[in-house]
Amino acid sequence: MNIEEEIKQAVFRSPHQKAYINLVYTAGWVEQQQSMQFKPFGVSLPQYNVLRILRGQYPKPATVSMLIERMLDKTSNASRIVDKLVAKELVTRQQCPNDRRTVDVLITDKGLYLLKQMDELEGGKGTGITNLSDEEALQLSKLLDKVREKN
Amino acid sequence: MNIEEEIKQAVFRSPHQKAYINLVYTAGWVEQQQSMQFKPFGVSLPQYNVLRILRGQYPKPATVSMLIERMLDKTSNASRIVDKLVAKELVTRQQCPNDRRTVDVLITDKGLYLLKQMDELEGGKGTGITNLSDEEALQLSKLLDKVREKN
DNA sequence: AACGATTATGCCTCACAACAATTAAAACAG
DNA sequence: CTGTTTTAATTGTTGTGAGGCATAATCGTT
Repeated sequence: MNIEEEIKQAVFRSPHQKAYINLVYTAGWVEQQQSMQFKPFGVSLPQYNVLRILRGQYPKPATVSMLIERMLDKTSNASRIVDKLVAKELVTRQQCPNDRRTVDVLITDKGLYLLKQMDELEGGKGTGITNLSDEEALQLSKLLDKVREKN
Repeated sequence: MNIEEEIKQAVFRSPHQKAYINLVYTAGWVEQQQSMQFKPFGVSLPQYNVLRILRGQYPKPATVSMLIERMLDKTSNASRIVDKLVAKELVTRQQCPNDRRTVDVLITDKGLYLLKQMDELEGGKGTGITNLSDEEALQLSKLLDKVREKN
C-alpha cells in the first residue's frame, strides 16, 4: 500500500514532505516488525543494539561512555540497560584497573551465541526488505545515507 | 556518513542485509529527530499520530477502535493515549448516542491549532530529508512503499 | 430472555526516556 | 601535597508507552 492510502492523506505539499512522512511511518513500521522478531529472544531493541556494539568491540571491552557515544540515543540510560544484560548473563561488568572510574563491559559467550542466532534476522527475511531487487536495496541504502548526512 | 562507518561494520552479507540494517538504523535516527522536534509542543509521537488521525476525520469523530486500527501499533493502549490528550484539552471524549459502547473522540480547536503549528515540521526541514533532490525524494517514497508491501 | 461478541476501561508489570543528584576517582593548578 | 575541577558511572524520580489479563456495559442474534 502506498503512503497516501496508508495514512489516508491524498496530497502532500512536496516530494520532500511525502518522503519525510513516509520515512517516519516506515520507521515506526520497521521498529514494530523488529520488536516482534526480538520477542522470542528476550531482548529489547536498545539491549540488542548494545550487544551489537559490544560484539563489534570484541574481545576488547567497552566503557559505558563509549556505549552512550555509539548508541544513537545519546541521552539514554546505558547504565541501566547494561544492568539488564548483566542480569541475563549476556555481558559482564567489572571495574577497569587503569582508570577505576570506568567500567569494562564485555559480551559473554552466551551473548555472542545469542547474537549469532539473531543474525538470521538481519537479512531482513520476512520484513519486506526482500521485496526489493539488489539494485533497489543498494539505492535505498544510498538514499538513507544521504538523509542522515550532516548539513 | 554511510552506514558502514556509522555502525562500524565494514561488510554486509548482501545488499538486502545492508539496506535492512540501514533502514533500522535510520528509523531510530528519524524517531529521535522527531521526538526532539516534538518536545517544545508537549506531545509524544503516539499522541501526535492520534491527533493526526483525528484531524483526518474532522469534523467527524473517531472511536477508539478506529484509532487502534489506524495506529500502526495495533496492540497499544489507545485509551490511555486519548486520556493524555483529553487532559491537555486537545481532544474531547463523549459517549456515542447510537452505540453506547463506543466513544466519540473529537479533536478540539486547541488540538487543530497545535497541529497547524506542528505542520511546519512535516516538510522535514532540518531533518535531513532536504538533502535529497525532488526525484530522490520521490524515489525514496517509492522504495519505502515497496518495502512495506504485503508479501 | 439468554447468549456470545464487541467496545472501552481498569489494573498491573515491565522497559525506556529524561532530568537531577550523587559518588568516586582522576586530572589539574597552585 | 592540597584543594578544586572535571570525568565516569550510578542512583533516584517521574512520565510514557507496551503488553497482558480482567471486567463492565452494550449490542446483536437466537
